[in-house]
Amino acid sequence: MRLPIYGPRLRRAARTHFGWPSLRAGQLAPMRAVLKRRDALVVLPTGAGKSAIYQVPATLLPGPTVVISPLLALQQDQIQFLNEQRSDGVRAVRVSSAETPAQQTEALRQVRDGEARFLYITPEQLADPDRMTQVRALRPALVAVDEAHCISAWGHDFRPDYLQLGHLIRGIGRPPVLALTATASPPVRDDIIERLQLNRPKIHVSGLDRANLFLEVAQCPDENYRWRRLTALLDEGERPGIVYVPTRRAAEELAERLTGAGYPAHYYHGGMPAGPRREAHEAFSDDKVDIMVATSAFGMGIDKPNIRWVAHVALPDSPDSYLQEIGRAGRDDAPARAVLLWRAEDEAIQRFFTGGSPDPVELRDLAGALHDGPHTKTALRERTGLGPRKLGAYLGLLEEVGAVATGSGQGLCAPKYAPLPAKAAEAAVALYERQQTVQRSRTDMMRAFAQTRACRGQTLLAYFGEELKKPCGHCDNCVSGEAEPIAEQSDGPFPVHSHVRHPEWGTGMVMGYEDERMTVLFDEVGYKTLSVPVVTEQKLLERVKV
DNA sequence: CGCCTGACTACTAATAGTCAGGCGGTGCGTTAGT
Repeated sequence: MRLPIYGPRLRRAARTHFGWPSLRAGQLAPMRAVLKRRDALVVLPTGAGKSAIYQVPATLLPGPTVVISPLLALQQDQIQFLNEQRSDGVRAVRVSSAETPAQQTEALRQVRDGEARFLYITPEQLADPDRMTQVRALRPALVAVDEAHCISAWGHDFRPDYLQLGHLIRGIGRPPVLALTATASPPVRDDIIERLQLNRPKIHVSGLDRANLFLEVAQCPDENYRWRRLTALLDEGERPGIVYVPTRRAAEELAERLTGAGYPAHYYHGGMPAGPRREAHEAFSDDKVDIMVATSAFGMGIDKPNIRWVAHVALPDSPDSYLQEIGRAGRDDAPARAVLLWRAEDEAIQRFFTGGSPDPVELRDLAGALHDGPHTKTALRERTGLGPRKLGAYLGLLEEVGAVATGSGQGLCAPKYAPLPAKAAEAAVALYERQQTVQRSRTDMMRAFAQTRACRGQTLLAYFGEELKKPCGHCDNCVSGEAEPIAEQSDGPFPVHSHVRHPEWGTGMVMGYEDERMTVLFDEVGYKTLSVPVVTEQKLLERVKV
């Protein structure tokens, strides 16, 4: 067995290149997987040293590491960190729209000549065939996909190149792949594994239950009440903290109102010009601003240990987003609060965001155009008159229903046995609607979490398929003693994570039990909560093998 | 789906109610013009 050798080598690399005296258990196991050239998926809260999991073993590999990362600002921070280590073994460069062509050439040269070990890049860059060829020529030894949940959260519409990552990685020679994320419920994990085409990945999940994070929820009948609850938090709570709101406008207005009321606050959202946006981020990082009112744009890349609370003046769109956002509080392990101030009306905006449906005629025309391909995306845009965003989303859908071939070649076309355009459009619409249904069920779960009288830690973790045997002891319902007693909750009729079938809803996976109810994620209709006695008596579910 | 806004009405003077319509998140990239 050569296995035990890896530990000391990794520890030595961590010490010499980064000055880290030790590694945590949650870090070491996936690092070993990387050195053994296995694919891996790591779910670990940010701040728990997630980046180290690829950075340390990368120094021991025979070739460069390509880091796929979604935000240029995030890449910049990581590169700066690596280059500050003053170790030749960890120099990092990147190619992006922020570099001139000359700088890009120079960056690639440094990787090729071994002067740099890390190449940071976005999926959009890799989607360019010329770029892909250049990166393949570097013969990367590892691909690290940072913030891998973006595949699920963004791939389907917002940033379609994320959906292509599996193909793109194959296009650069398919070295072993390490996917990293801070939150991923089992279906999101499956999505990541499938989309990245991970090969029997080692999966490491840790640190979902955060004992220092106190979970509180208040349903607010009106805005006045919500305002009072928020200011009460500001009066009691230490600083700094983040207030999440659903819209850009709300961010600006609430920041102004708070400032006027004697709580100096700044705002942050994706519609700000680059300059002020960066300044706001830096001011918060440097403790110059201690109340930040923000949309979900304020998130990835906030690696600040001392955030004392995260408040939501909104209902998040899913437990996934919620966990990700509250997870930014209390990374220093000191007590921190997660306060959800929601109104039933908040759901309206989520319904809007997950609304709409693709046009079958446009889809059919696009599918038809692919039959006399291959075409470039630009050519398809001219031909169909679709905007870049819509085209990307449509191509993603059509690809999933087998109507687009994204070979390693240059253009897009229909595969040999592609469905007829009308059939393809029909299937794509159905697929889209299924995705919307699943997303709506996530919002339903978020509301269920907000309304539950049971232990919130258990409820939240059950959604992620993690069983917490005892009440968490760090939520409002636990402390008030009002948490409904959870009797024999651990042993339901079907094991957690087992696959079941429902006569109407089809197949799904058991996510967890809470009191007399069980949560099942169905492939077609998303999350459903069922009564355990009813399921048992009426034999509603049957176990299926996968 | 619910909000805000502006236009319109009501009906008799200055203001209050109704209704239709627009709007709402996340970022890469490229490009046009300084």
